[in-house]
Amino acid sequence: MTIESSKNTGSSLPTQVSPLAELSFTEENYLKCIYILSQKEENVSTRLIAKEIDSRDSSVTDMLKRLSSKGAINYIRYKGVSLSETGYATALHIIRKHRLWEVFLVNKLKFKWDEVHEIAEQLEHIKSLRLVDKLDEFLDFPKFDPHGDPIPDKFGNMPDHRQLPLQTAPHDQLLELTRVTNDSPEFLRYLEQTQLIIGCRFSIKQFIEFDESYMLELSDHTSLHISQKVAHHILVRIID
Amino acid sequence: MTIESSKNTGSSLPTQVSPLAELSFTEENYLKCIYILSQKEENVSTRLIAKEIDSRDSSVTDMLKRLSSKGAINYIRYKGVSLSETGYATALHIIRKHRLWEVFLVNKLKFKWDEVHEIAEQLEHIKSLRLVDKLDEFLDFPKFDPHGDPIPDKFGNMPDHRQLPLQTAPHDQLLELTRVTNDSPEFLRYLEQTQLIIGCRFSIKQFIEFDESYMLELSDHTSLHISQKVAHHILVRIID
DNA sequence: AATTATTTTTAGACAAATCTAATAATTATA
DNA sequence: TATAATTATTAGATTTGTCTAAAAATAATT
Repeated sequence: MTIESSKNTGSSLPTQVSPLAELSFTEENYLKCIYILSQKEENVSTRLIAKEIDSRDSSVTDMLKRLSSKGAINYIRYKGVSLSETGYATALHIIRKHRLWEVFLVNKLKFKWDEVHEIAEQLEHIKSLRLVDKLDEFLDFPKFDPHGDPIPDKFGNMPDHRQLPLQTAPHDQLLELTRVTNDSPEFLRYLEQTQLIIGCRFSIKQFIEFDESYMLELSDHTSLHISQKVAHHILVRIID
Repeated sequence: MTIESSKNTGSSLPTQVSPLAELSFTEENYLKCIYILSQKEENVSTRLIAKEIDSRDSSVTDMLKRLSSKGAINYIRYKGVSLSETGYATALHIIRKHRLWEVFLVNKLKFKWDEVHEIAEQLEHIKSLRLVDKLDEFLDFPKFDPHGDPIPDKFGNMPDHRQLPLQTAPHDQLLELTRVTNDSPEFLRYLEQTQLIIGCRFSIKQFIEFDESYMLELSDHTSLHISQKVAHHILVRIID
């Protein structure tokens, strides 16, 4: 998952709009993808979607026409797309389901955080509004999933997270790791191995300009050196 | 669901065979359907499958060819079909998932027993062997689902149920309602309303030949009159 | 055994979701 | 601004799962 756009952060959304019920798995995946890409830029290009979905541009064009005809997106030929109000509500609902199921898999079934993404990709498409709300209640209304991704509530409100990318965080101040923005098992296993898990605390000691890597100091006073690539997938909260 | 064929009852199955992983939802539904119909007759006809799946005979023929080419069924033109060893293992695995999810929905999420079938129809297709086994463990290895249907264990063994259709049960003897073989919400709600729920006890007082209905006496000494149609969807265990 | 009725299969068509190859629009560059 | 490079769209084909209508096989009945 990627970072929620700042305009949505911790505020209530225009969402009393109900999610579309009659979409196929594939259509839902496209909407989710457009939602995620929309956080970086206003209008999403065909090409970008194709890369993310791992299909051909022409396939994407076909799908965009279909989603447009169903009113899920605003699509103008050659101009890219954005989500309509219903499309937005639908995407958010799928993301809500995905993240709730991840919490279930980790907290209840004792999966490890690097194992749940693939299964949640399937579970997120199960259709039943009551199921989602009952699951939410069963899990005690979690606000974040095992990777620190915020879980929208049933009205589409995102929890307040006050987090920022590691690169923009101040040095020599205590930070809490709140979120990782890459769900690949390889990345997550690496983090676990180095003790960089959600909730851990550390401070930035040095930025090495040559390779844009960082030297951190963990709460047990050991230091840790992380690459630019790793740093760019970490979000933190300043402890004050 | 329908009654498991007597030859399988409470015995270990030929199933160290692993379920087929690369099947579509539709293909899986066909296998489940063939499994259920196979309990009544050795070779299942195209026509019967079509009626159960609610599609046309020609569609079924097409699908049978496909499933045959994947080795899931034994199919001879004009002669009906039976499950192959892998097909059998696959069907059983789907049924295991369906019933485990039903237990989850009722026991953990507090759904009522008449609400879970539709959702479980979706959840049964989620693909992850580890998920199923972890769910099984989380639920404490249940042997029966909320409708009393037996849940095969990870090796395909059905639990011993020692149950028999109400029609063949002795009169004036204490019986326990162990299973209902119709999952429609209407039927289940009717049963609940009349206190006829899994685990309840009663004895048969009279069989009324005219309409093949039954007069029962519940454990609180009230009597209850049930139609032939209801009686035919109830299985019981003799309390001795 | 011949005819009728039923069941099953084939042939051909269609929608969803994808692809390749060719064309059109937009953007970047000389 | 003309040309090249990039991006997006169309046209036409393929696969899955379905359908209708027609033909073939099997079963039932006279």
